[in-house]
Formats: sequence, C-alpha cells, structure tokens
Amino acid sequence: LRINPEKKEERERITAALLRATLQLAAAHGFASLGLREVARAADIAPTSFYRHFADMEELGLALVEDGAGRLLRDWVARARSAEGAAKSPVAAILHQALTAAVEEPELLRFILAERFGAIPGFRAALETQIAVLKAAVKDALETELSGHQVPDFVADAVVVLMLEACGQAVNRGQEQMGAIRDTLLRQIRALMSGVARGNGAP
Amino acid sequence: LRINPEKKEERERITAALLRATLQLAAAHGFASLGLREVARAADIAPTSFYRHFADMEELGLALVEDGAGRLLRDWVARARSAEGAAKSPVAAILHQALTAAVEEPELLRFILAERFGAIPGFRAALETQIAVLKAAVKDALETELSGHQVPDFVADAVVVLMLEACGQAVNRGQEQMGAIRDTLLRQIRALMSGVARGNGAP
DNA sequence: TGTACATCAGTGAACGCGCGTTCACTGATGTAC
DNA sequence: TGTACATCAGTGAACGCGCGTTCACTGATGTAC
Repeated sequence: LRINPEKKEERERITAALLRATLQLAAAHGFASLGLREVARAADIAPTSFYRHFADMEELGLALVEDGAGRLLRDWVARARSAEGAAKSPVAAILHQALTAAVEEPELLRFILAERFGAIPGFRAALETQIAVLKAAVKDALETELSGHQVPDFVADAVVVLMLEACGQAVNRGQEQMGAIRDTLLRQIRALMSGVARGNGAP
Repeated sequence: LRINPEKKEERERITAALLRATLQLAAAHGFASLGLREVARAADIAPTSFYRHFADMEELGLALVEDGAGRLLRDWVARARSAEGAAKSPVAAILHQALTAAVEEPELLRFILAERFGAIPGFRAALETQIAVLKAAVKDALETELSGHQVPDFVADAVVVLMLEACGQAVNRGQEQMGAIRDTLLRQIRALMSGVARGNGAP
C-alpha cells in the first residue's frame, strides 16, 4: 500500500494541532488537568478521533517532550552556532537564542520547566535526555570561549541550570524584563567561568 | 463564643491530613490532576466535609505553598543557623540541611519545584516570596563565609537556583546519590564565589 | 442548677455534567486482476 | 478499462462512572439567663 502525500500531510496537520492545543491549555491550567475531550475540542476534531493519533494523554505528552522540546533545544544550539561568527561570543549567542525562544514559545518553555520535576517519570527521563544534548553544546561553547581551555562538567551543568532558570524568569516576568535577565545571567556565568579559568573549580 | 481546644485540634488534624494526602497524590499524578473527592477520600473524610476546610483545590494548594513550603524553607534556614558553629561553614550547613530535607520530604519538594513554573499564577507568586526569604539567608551565609565581604545579589540568586536544582536531583535520583550531588553543588558554589572574591563579578 | 438557643464540623442523598472508551459506520483512496 | 476488495482517518451514538456542588440533617459544644 502506497502512502498518499495529501493524506499524510492532513494527518500531520491534525497531530500538530493536538500538540499545539495541549500546550496552550497546559499553560493555562497545567498539563495534568487536561482531558482528551478538552484537547480534541480545542483542536477541532471529534473526541473519538483523538485515538487515531495517540493512545492517551500521556502518549501525547511524551510526543510533546520528544518532538517539541527536542526541536526547541536543538534550535537553540543550531541557531546559536550559525550566529557564532557575528556575535561577540558563542556563549552570549546561545543565551540570546534561548531567551528569545523562551518569549516566543512561552507555553512550550513552561511545559518543559514544570515537567522537569513533574509527576510523570517518563517526561522527566525524556527531558533529561534532551537537556543533556543542550549541556554538551553549552560545554563546547564555553570551551571555545576559553580558547580551548577545558571546562569541567559541573560548570557546564551550572550554566545550563542558570540558563533554564533565566528562561523561566523571562516567561514569568515578560519580555520587557529580558534585558535585565540576560545581564544577570551573563554576570553569573562570568563569575562561574572566572573561577574555572584560574583553576579554582577543577575537581 | 469560646473556642474548644479539643475541637480546634481535631480540626487542624483533618486539615493537615488533607494537605498530606494532597502532597502524596500530587507526587504520583500531579497536583493539577487531583480532585476534591480524591483528596477527601485519601484523608478519610466525606467529600462534603472538604468544604469545611477549603473552598476548592486551589485554596488548598495555596495553603500548601504558604504553610508547607514556608515551613520547609524556614527550617532550612533555622536548622542551618543552629548548626553553623559546629559545621565547617555556614554555606555547607545550609546545603546539607536542604539536601537532607529534600530526601526526607520528597513530595513537598517536588511540589515546590513543579509549581514554581507551573500554570497557577498564585502558586508562582507565593513561592517566589518564600524563596526570597531563603535567598536572603543564603546571602547572609555567603557573606559570613567570606568574612563580611559583600556578595552581589546575582551570586546569591545563582546559589539558590543551584541549591534548588540539587534538591530536585536528589529527589529524582534518590538518597544514595546525595553525596555526589552535594559535592557537585559545593564545587559550583566555590567556582561562583572565587569569581566574587577576586572582584570579577561585581556589576 | 436547668432550659432554650446558637454555633459549627462532619455527613449522606441527590443533582446534573463531562469524562474516557466502545462500537459500527462513512467515504476517500489504494490494490488486484 | 472496470470491478471487487482492503485500508484507514474521522465520526456520532451510546455506555457507565466519578466529579463538584447543594441541601437538610446530626450531634457535640458553648452561651444566656
């Protein structure tokens, strides 16, 4: 049996609508409170059609983590990399990218931050995997910034945590505070790295 | 009308049972998914009795933030302060206190961490207030550790964020990893502060 | 002291409602020959 | 080419169930006099 491109496209359109609707509703009342019918209604399909895309809400949530969050975090890395040349530093580039994405997709970011310590183990595990990728990219950027100087894992960890926190602040407090948030974050990272450069942080 | 101490005590016992039941259930399926009847059942009261204590689940959640999280964070500070003399450093004392409390009350910590970026604005605001208290205490501890040397806000902020993250890791990964988590956290804080002591972090 | 009344936490019955899920169906498209 | 059959996303009707909320009630305790 061949696949019909139009059919496939329509199917993906509806799946995407379900994911989008879920993010919007989750930002308002929390993912755990959402029902299958509520999401289907928001995505303009019959409740029973939901099952053509996901077995239940948990499966949809996993798709949100793996596709949505995965795409976001990979975008941070890729867009920051392509901006490396122009920007003053790769770290600043990745931070700017992260904060911009945060205010562009606040619902996705809130979902990521809330579910990172949320009740569903599958979500936590998938997010940890995604964030590990981000961490590797951040470590690279830090080492480039230090002209190849080795950066210990615990410093890269700290930078990622502070980045995520800053994104959360940007989402909670709004776009107009973004400049102040970025400055604070940059100062925090500079303090962390000055310790490393002088060899104070090595294990 | 006088208040009967026995009656009052019984009332508080049931209120506490509701809060405890909510934390347990929220750790398993997420606060937003909880219903009034489910919580009442777990607390061994009739569904209608719930209304004698809270108007709805959101009000109960606010009590959880203000009483529960408030008590936890104040305990961190107080118990760390009383241990200051014996411990090598006030910062180490407060960290140890935090990580210990995290593994002792994992449900409460998961609730705090998840709702900090959760969907309910009232929860976020109340938690921000509570964490501001913790931040002030941490700043004090840091300055004591630096023999009165001034510590900028952004460093205290970073330390608190890294502390909360470490507590989250302890809850997610279990007690046996606590030593490694504490060591990583201490290294991160040392790196941050070495930057400050040398004057690299001031605004 | 006794008697009448007020307060108030907890309760069981009952309500209407939205939920998740099942089922058989439609209609469009692809395949066999 | 035409005809018979397979696939599959979306659908409306229907189910039983647990939900939040209301209500009038109980019974224990406090207050007035």
